[in-house]
Amino acid sequence: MATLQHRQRACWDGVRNYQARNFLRSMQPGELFFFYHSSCPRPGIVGIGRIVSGAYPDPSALEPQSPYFDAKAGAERNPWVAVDVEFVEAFGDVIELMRLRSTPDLAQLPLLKKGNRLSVMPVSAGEWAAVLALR
DNA sequence: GCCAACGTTGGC
DNA sequence: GCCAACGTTGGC
Repeated sequence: MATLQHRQRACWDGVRNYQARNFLRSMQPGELFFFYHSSCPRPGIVGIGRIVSGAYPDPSALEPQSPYFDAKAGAERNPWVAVDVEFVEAFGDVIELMRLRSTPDLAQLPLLKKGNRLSVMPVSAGEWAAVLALR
């Protein structure tokens, strides 16, 4: 997020899960998304971004030096996609995972379900509003 | 197509 | 670093 904010625009690449890939592929230019930070001291939603391109083949899958390299992908057959995104808003404070969990309107959010492994998921209009209300 | 083993993810 | 959970892989 900090990098995205500084650069304003970034390529969202490296998604290597088919279900998450499908959600990424369904995103349309202009759509907003929440930016969730995981695997850090305070996991939670840190801000908002906007999709600025349709999905296109993820070039990092073809780069041997990339951590996202996929030996099974090729230029002709690359199963992975990336989208371009831009910075919209950084929240004043992280909306922490525990706070998300304690919000009844978010109970159905896949993120909060036991054993969730999805890194990209849809957010309903009601869930979107519920998160914004926590800012 | 089943299913066990393995690898990865993410919270704690 | 541990562990729960689940996706992926590969043998059959």
